[in-house]
Amino acid sequence: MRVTIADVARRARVSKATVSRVLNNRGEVDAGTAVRVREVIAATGYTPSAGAVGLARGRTQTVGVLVPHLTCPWMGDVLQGVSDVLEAHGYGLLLHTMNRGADSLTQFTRHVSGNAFDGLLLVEPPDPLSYLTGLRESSFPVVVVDDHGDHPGFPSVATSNRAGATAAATHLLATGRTRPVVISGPAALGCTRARTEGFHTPFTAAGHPTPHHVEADLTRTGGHAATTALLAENHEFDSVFTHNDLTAAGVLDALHEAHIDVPTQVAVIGFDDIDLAAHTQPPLTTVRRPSREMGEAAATILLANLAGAPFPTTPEIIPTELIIRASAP
Amino acid sequence: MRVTIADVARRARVSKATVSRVLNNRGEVDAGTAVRVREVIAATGYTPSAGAVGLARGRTQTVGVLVPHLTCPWMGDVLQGVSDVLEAHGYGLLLHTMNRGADSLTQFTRHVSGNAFDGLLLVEPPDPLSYLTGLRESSFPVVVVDDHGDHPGFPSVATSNRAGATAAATHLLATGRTRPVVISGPAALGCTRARTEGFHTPFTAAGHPTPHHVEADLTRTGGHAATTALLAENHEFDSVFTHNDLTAAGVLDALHEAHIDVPTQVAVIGFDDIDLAAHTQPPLTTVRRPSREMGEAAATILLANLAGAPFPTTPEIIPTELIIRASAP
DNA sequence: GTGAAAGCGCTAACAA
DNA sequence: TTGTTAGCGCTTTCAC
Repeated sequence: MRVTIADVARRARVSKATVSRVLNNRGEVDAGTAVRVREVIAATGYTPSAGAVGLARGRTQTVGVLVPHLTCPWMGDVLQGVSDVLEAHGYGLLLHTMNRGADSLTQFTRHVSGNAFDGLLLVEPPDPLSYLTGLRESSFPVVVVDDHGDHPGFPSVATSNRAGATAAATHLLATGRTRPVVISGPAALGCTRARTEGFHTPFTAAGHPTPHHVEADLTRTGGHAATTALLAENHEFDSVFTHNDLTAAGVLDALHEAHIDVPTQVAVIGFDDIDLAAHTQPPLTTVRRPSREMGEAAATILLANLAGAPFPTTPEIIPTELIIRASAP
Repeated sequence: MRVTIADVARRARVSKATVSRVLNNRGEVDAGTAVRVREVIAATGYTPSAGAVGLARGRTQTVGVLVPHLTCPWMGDVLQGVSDVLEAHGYGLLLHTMNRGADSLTQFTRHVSGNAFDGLLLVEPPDPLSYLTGLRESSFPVVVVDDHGDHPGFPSVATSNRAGATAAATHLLATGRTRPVVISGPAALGCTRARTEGFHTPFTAAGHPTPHHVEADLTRTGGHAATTALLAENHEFDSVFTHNDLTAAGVLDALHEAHIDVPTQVAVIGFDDIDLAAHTQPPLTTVRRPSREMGEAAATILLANLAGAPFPTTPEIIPTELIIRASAP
């Protein structure tokens, strides 16, 4: 049988209340008594039941995290950031996935309304998460890690998509490239616009025409196909900026097949800096998305709120960083 | 204020016990009453408090998962497998990391003894986890996902390291390679021995000498260094088998620098099949480690045990699969 | 400084 | 079939 607070109380010849006081470091306990209680605790190996404490206090010391799925390259980084911060503050992390679709979500909402956690971290929630509106109204503490800026009304953490793209463009210009192509995902995404516009700025500012722009699947094959098409139509370009690294890898493939040298003939810059980026041939220059730092920031904001602080009213922006490798030195 | 079971009971003019019966589908309720209760539940949007249920039942419907850290390439896959199974069975997943060292572990053990979860999944626990022995004795349900076979005494899920390595060797032999080099991690690891011996078998069986064997850091630079050393000492080889993909990528780098063609002059086979493997130049032939399936299996075994089934007495082995790509066609 | 007692929201005997 | 009564293990007034 588990040892409970009552057992400790009995063996220390005090009441449960006193044990509780010692446990929670309430000052109002006689030093001698406290020592005696602590000895019994040590001797019995007593640990308070998380569930019972939660029930009595109305707080579970647990944060829920909802991610679309666990298999994309940067998700681990985000989670690690979240986990480190939560752990450091003594909070547990209850992980939920939407991998199984609507079913997952039902389960998740049950956990939410079942008070299984004190606050919520939403990582890259897919756009039409209608049920989120319900959450917002309930004033349940939620922080969104959202690159797309698609969820106004929630406190959020994002990255500097625009500035990152601008840095990429500036670097290309500085290294003598003037005819870039931009390969982006669907224009509807918030981050697409930010990255595209951010990239345009330095070029137009320098008097160059607006860079050529192509939409594609943000996958390796998407990048490959888009590049092949560009080559087929004899579009002239001396550099490519893609909205993620996988796409850039596809671009490298296509250029390689066409015997176009990277970076002498065409420079390539990606976005994200996933593991793969350092391992392409040639290694990929890319705009690092600070996934881990975003996770840390989101967790920090949420915990601050649980501790009584108000949420910040504007998104917290973690800056990107241009990682220069051989594909665009 | 939250709506509680008492509220529902009052509005449905029954006792809390009856509401509880309806909630848990105990048959012994009058159909009419049940309908009435359900209506009130729907109308009020009542959801049972997870904590209270847990306290009353003595079970939290939650499983703890302890991973070394979240940033290694296949961890996401394992977790996705675990998460899918747990979710499908209505279990929550409490995630813990050992990223912050001893501190993490303390926190974790507090959660364990605090009864925060019903069972535990240990993913690749680093070798000397002394506190695990305490766990084993406590007969708390634990399943280990462990490639190394280093934790006897726990029910575990592993992969067929030996068979996978044998498959790699057989493939090399079948394609005319007779002088391979094996690059492994420290010999102390269980999986090192299995993979090394598994690889040797077909060669010695076919009358070839035991393959040359080198120990290295299982990193990209480790693979690079080992290969460079081999070349420097003029060791002759027509193929390389590494114990993970990152190392294989380093081997490819070194061969590339030495202007040795892959696969015509030297074939390369890795292990794991992480994302990177499909993206090296040339793409890497590798032994796929079924991470996701291992996660699923571990979760399934644990849940079965929580449901009353005994643990299997031998490790569950999920087979590897040889993925043939251009580095060893 | 300490204890008694009343919850927190639910489940589970035991009666009726 | 249903209600009553105890808990589950802890926190927290409120007296003393």
